[in-house]
Amino acid sequence: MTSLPTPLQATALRRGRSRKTTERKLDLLLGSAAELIAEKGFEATAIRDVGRKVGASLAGMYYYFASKEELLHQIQYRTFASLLAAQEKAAAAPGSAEERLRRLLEGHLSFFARHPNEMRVCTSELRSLTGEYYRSVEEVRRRYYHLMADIIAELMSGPGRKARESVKSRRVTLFVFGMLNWVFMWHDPVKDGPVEQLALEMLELVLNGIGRRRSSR
Amino acid sequence: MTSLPTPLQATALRRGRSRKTTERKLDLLLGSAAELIAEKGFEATAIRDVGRKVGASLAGMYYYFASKEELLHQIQYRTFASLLAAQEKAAAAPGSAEERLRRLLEGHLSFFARHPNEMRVCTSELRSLTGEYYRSVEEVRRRYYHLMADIIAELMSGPGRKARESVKSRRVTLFVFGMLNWVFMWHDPVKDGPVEQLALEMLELVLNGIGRRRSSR
Amino acid sequence: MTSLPTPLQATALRRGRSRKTTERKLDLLLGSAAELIAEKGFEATAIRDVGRKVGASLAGMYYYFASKEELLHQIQYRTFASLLAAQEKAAAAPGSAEERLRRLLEGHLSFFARHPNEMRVCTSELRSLTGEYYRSVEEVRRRYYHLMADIIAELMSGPGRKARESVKSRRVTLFVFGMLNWVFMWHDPVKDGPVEQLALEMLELVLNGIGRRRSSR
Amino acid sequence: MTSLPTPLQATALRRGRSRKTTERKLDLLLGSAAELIAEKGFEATAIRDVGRKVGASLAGMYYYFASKEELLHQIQYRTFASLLAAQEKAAAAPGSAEERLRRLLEGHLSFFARHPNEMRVCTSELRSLTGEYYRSVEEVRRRYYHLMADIIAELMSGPGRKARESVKSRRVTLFVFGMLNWVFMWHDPVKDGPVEQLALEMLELVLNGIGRRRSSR
DNA sequence: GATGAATGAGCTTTCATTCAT
DNA sequence: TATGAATGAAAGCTCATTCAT
Repeated sequence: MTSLPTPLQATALRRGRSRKTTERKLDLLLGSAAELIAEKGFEATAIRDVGRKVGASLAGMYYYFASKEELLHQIQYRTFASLLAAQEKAAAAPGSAEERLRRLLEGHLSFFARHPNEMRVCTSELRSLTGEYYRSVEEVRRRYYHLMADIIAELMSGPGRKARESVKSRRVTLFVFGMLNWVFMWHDPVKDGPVEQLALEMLELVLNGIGRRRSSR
Repeated sequence: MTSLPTPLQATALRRGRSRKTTERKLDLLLGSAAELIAEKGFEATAIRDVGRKVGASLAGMYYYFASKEELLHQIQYRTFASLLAAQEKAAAAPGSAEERLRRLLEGHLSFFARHPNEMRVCTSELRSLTGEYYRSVEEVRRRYYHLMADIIAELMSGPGRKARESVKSRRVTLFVFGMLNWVFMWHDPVKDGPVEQLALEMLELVLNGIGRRRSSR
Repeated sequence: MTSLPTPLQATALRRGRSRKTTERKLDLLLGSAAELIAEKGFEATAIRDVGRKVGASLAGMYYYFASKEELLHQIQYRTFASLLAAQEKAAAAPGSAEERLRRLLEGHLSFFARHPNEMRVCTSELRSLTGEYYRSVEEVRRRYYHLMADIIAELMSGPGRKARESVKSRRVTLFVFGMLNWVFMWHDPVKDGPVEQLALEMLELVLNGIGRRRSSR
Repeated sequence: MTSLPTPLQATALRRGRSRKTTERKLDLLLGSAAELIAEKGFEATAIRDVGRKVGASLAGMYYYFASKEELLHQIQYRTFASLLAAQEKAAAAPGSAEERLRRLLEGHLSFFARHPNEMRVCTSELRSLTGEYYRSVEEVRRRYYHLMADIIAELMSGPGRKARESVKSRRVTLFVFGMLNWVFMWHDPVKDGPVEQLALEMLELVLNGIGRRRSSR
């Protein structure tokens, strides 16, 4: 999930040289932080603890971030940017609206399966970000929302009709995100099996739900 | 939403004297606390701030609860117990499975509309509870889950067949809770209108989704 | 040097009741802080050290001040307000301009002799204050400056002429403050004796210096 | 103000190589440091900030001095040594005592006008030096004090009499230093004009003050 | 000559909690 | 019932300094 360089990249990268090593460490660090934050929450997680976990000193952590909030932002921004990039590709690939929706659902769930901690942090700790940190993440979220909303609007506007978001399609979209984002509250890889199956069931519920009969698999 | 007395009732009540006045103040206090916690999160909310909000001193707060965690527990337990009681009544009232599901969805959403802060706290801060505090809330949640799961299983098992939870009905139930619990992330009373309509749309999606054709309103 | 209540009074007083005890402790605390700050500078003085000195815990200190800067402000504001009040009285009492100047010089030096630490802090750490903290102290200083400047202008404008600050009298005033404020860099009560004598010598230098012959004592 | 080599010369010079370039950079560095320290105080100034200001890395700064205290010492020692050298020349040049005093006052003020930051640091941060660092600067200061004290004693002991420091002349000397050192608290080149005029006014005050009539300019 | 990376020590501030009254 | 006073523990952050390169 190594991210694209952006104007909001981590302090460590802004510092300059030696991308390779620094970035590896940065990734380790963000991953460990995500794990702790996913478990105990952002406020309850001390930078000290993250440091301990990666074998770095407290002060050493601050070589990589300007503040605790920047750390949280890095996790959220990188995660969402990475998810968005993957999903934009999935949505752009050819196929029927049904097929594209299936790809989005599966893409989301499999991304979650690969990065559960990061996704948990994104879902639970958006409010812990403020100012520009908040805004920049919010923007990525909005783009992701529209990716999903457009396909659902297309499905609901019926064949031949112009796709446009309606009050109803907006809600269905939000229902879908609800289902997706709640998954991390209950999903157990052992008990629930691979996420592809989950995606199909969700797809079926939605397609039938909005009256687009879906030939069952 | 004044709660039933339980072995886990508030410190203030356990203390004994003059129920009436104490309880009024306790309600005010829990309501204000819920508002702050909903806004800033449990960890980020200081008891001092709750005190300031209700015009009590910091030390004075400790007359009403033994610890910050107990305060959180009171909010969650009372809220969930109150919601559960109402929903159990709704589920027990006569009517078809479809009708009972409708009542549950509407009941949940209208409860949320009346107690948004408390519900937010319940959804976001379950993990902040530990030990017996956690367990007792978890138990109420479980009972609530089964209330919903049973009706959905009944709907999915087909007429005449014995209702029993299957892998599939379990997931549909969790999808439904996802939709319900995500609502507070986006619902705007002004923009989205009364929750009854929302409940109907969700009901339609689910009934169609699981293949129970629903005569549209 | 217990101060007049003002809109800028200490956190502890703002808290309300029990003035007597609180104020005694507050005085002790400000005195001890002034001693440490005078010795090591504001930045180099840790709140911990002040606490240790008065037998209070670090956290206990924050019951009395909202911040380290407020502590510094209290010292400076109280000291200057107290000095100003005394000097305004000295300047208002009847007597020739020479006599009033003598009283001001002696008043300043004897105030310094009684509160050397506080005065040192005022002279050396004005720049450590910011915003409103700075402004409010600056205002008192300005009033004190004018008290001195007016008398010196009166002396320099000659008998019968209207007293008004000129470029020259402004400089003489600043020279006088230079002499006064530098005193704490070298004054040794043992070696230099009581400050009354010092005041007389400074007075003589100034009066002769500006051409107002002074009948020597 | 490039300094004489002394046993206390900067780390960088002690290191040996290529004097010229190193010294240029050292001067830049000390100048920038003086500016920051004059503005915010020694404790409040971080080496990092000095580095940033001159475009050097934090670690790079430590090539030029062994510790933060050495940096401060370099500023103070070089400044004072340079001032002392100039003033010793001024005092040694032929002329009446009045004339030599005039040269000292003007020399001091014009040195201040050329190096305001350095002089501010010398006046405000002497106490931040310890041990040998303190001692060595103190010694230069003492020599400077005596330069001034001797002339003033000469003026006060009357013609024909042996010049010797008396209690009175000591105080006048200290008054003079007070006036001189306070100047940086208020002097504004625009408002107050060139320092030569200032020196003359101070000279007049002092000469008249001690009873040495001075033919006004 | 110079720097990227790292850290120990220390700082200000906050906070849940206690207790005498 | 309620609060003023106080504190232990911990948090985020900064900084002078070091060292391998």
